[in-house]
Amino acid sequence: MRLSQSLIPTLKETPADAQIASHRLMLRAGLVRQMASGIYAWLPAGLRVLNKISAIVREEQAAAGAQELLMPTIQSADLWRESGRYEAYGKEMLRITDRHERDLLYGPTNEEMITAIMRESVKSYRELPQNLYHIQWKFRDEVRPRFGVLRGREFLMKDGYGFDLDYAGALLTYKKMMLAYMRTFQRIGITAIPMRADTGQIGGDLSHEFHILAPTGESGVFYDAAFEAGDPSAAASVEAFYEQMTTIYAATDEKHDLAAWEKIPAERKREGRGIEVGQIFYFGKKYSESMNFTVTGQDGTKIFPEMGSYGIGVSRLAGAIIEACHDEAGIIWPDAIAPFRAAILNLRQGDAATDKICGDLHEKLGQDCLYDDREERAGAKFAEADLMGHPWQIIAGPRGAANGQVELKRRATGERFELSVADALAKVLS
RNA sequence: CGGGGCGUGGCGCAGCCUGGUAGCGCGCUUGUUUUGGGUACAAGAGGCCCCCGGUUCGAAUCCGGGCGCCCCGACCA
Repeated sequence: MRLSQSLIPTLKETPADAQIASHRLMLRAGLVRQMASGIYAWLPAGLRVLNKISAIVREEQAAAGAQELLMPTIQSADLWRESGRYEAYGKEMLRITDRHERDLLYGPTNEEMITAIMRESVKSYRELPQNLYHIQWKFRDEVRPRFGVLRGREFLMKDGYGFDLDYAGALLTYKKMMLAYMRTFQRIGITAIPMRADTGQIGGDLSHEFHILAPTGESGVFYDAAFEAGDPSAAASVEAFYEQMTTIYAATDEKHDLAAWEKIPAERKREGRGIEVGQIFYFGKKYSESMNFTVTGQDGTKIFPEMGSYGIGVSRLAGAIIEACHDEAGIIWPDAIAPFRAAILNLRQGDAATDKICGDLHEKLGQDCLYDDREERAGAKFAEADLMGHPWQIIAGPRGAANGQVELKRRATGERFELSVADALAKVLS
């Protein structure tokens, strides 16, 4: 993409409304714009981040055997009356009335809907287990939206729902999802730690939250350094991985257990701040029973499937990653989810040799690079590239162009390399 | 939902107390200049001063009501 023709409205100054780093940087880097309290438009670069996160989520969900579907944002109140949550959910649910005075709502989650869909079509034990998810916008009318997309009212969430015939099956699904989640976060390029959690509004009795470590996180987290050694991509088996994840100590300040904490050797104790980016629940027959979803078992008896739900805050992750990955100059995107893998900085627009090098690079790198072809000074281009946080900056100017050299800068480390165009390209693509 | 604060060109702010020509910096446009870390100079464009009502000869400014947004707390992916 050519920056001169892109809607990436960066800001030199910080909007007064933005208090925390990720919010400031998302506005300054031209990723989002606020449209109302807790409601954001995702501009082209911001959307690219959401899409890259979503793509990784999809791959890992598929690998774990989950199927993607897409449910609507607007739901009928009747569904929620079945489970009893229409009354129970309270003011966080955005309630809407249509022209015929029918009660609708903008979905804050989809347990009722997915259960209704399954109830209609799945009749036999032979058709289970199944695990379904979608990536869809949710709305929760937070009393106090804040921190930009970290606590918006409208947010993009991956929410998945597991249906199993018995507890053992549901527990296995739960374990698979934990592994899939840890792999997802690992691929995104952040450290996430699963912690025992309360089940809150969704209900149920087994739940973990996934927190990523960031100094500005909302909750205090305590964990055993043994977590840092765990590599989900190398897990021997789902069971072994789950065993490992649930025996090592980790807790948020709310659930912190001093007695257990004291048993950890001092050199392995880690304390920090965390941002919750995902949560998984097992809640058994809560919805299958309240909504009367049964399948016929092998012996002809009715079985209420055992359920769980599995969420990842996709839009929140975008903000949370910035909280974890930035410096004074701007964002430092992990390679996997940067809006653009590389930026090409043309330091002398109009210089034939420089233009040629940049044009060729742009063509070879394709859509995943941003070509800064504006009539701007070098300093401005450097500053904006740092702000936007591209993992790589390919810096081309007349100085190096004369002998076919460019400078390659790694945003995360600040390292710079003087390389031939071909070598720079190879390094960026490796 | 309790407490606090703020709404003035795109962004950041001053002006309001003490009513009288709407201002500054950045950004934007044009020209010159500069050319590897947000260059300098010059000339421009751009405002229902959040909305409604009141007081007044006169309101960005004073008074009343509304709306919007932010921060702290309780609550939450």
